[in-house]
Amino acid sequence: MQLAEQSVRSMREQIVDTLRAEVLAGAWTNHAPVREQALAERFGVSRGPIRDALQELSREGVLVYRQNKGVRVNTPPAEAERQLLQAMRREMESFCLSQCIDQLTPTDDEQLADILAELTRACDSGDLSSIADCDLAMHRYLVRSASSELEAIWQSITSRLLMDYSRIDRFDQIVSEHEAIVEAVKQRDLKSAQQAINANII
Amino acid sequence: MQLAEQSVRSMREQIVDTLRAEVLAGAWTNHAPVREQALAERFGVSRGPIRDALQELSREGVLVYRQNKGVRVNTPPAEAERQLLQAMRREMESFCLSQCIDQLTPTDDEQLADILAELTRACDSGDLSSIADCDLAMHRYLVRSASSELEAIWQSITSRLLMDYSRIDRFDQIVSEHEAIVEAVKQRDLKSAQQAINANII
DNA sequence: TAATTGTGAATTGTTAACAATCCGTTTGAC
DNA sequence: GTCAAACGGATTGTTAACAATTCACAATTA
Repeated sequence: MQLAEQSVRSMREQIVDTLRAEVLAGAWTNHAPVREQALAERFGVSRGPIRDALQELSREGVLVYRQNKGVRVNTPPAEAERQLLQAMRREMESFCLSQCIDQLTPTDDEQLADILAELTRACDSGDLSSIADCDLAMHRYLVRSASSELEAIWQSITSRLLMDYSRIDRFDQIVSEHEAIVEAVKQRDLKSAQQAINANII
Repeated sequence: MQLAEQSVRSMREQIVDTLRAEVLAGAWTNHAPVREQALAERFGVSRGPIRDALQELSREGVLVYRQNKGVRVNTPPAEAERQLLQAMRREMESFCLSQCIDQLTPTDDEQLADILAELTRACDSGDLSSIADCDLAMHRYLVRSASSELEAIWQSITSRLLMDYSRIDRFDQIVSEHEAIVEAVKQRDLKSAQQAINANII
């Protein structure tokens, strides 16, 4: 038996997750190019894994790659594009809920409750980066429960949407919206859960 | 001045395009793992660029990557998933049409006509791989005209859909469907073009 | 002065060697 | 004979050095 299937994340995955969180939290500008050597030294690896991670984030839409010129932070989508992406995200999450809701176990409920608890904590302390992390983690959990196959598409849609997300207000509203989601899921009430999800994706 | 912006494709892009076409044409099985060394020798490069290409195709859904075990050809999506992907593809292409149709030039019309001509030739000779290529090329052209940003998402949706596409019948129907698209676009008739696109994505 | 051309440091792209891991096979204990 | 540990070839992951390209800036020319 293998009890830590996902905890053995590859170097690349760790770097990808770290960098994505930072970029989406607005910690980087898109004016300066990202230098591979600097990141390599920071993570204590050679440029190889760094290049892998940057390539993945480019494909995901967080960064933009240009031949022989490295990568930069992507710019937020135009308004029309943003609306399309949001519609697709809603459609996707609604679908994933319908697929997974009847197969969720009490363990899943606990996991979701844990994420919610951490989100609440993050909102209390006003840690934007952590708020974004927890928000995404909950949605990702539901998507992945339905289909790990769809997770990559979901991620690339969400990343692009979050590019213009850096300012969050209404911390309390975020918490209550996610409480509604967790509660509806716990009740295995598909309609309510979908409604709650749709209300949360604005 | 720079007259060949896109024609200077990087080694990685070339490899990615070649491998994707082969996999989607059904030339590979998903039983045998893909060996990096063999591909490196075939393309006359070292394993580095090959790994980059395989990673990109994995992210795109054509291949599946597993830590320390390399990649395999992905399996077709489950039926419910396929329907979701198809709905998303329709939504996306409809949107892209609405965005780009009024900005297309006669040059674009020619390009589309060229693709159509090659598609017709491919259908006549029954070359499945080439048919798939041309089919995708036309749709991709319209998506890219609207937003290069969305192209990556479109590609990852389409790649997954095409996994169970290996058998094509009704060659003549494919041609006539694409003729309808090109004609409607040429007339700048959004409604008809969207209808034609929707009829083609089945 | 404005535009152009060298020039060299900085950066990305590629390679080949090395390290870590996997997997089928053999070996050995019981 | 069965099972598990150990070995070894094959494969993937990582590294550091090298090649190719870009970019900023100085030198040159009109």
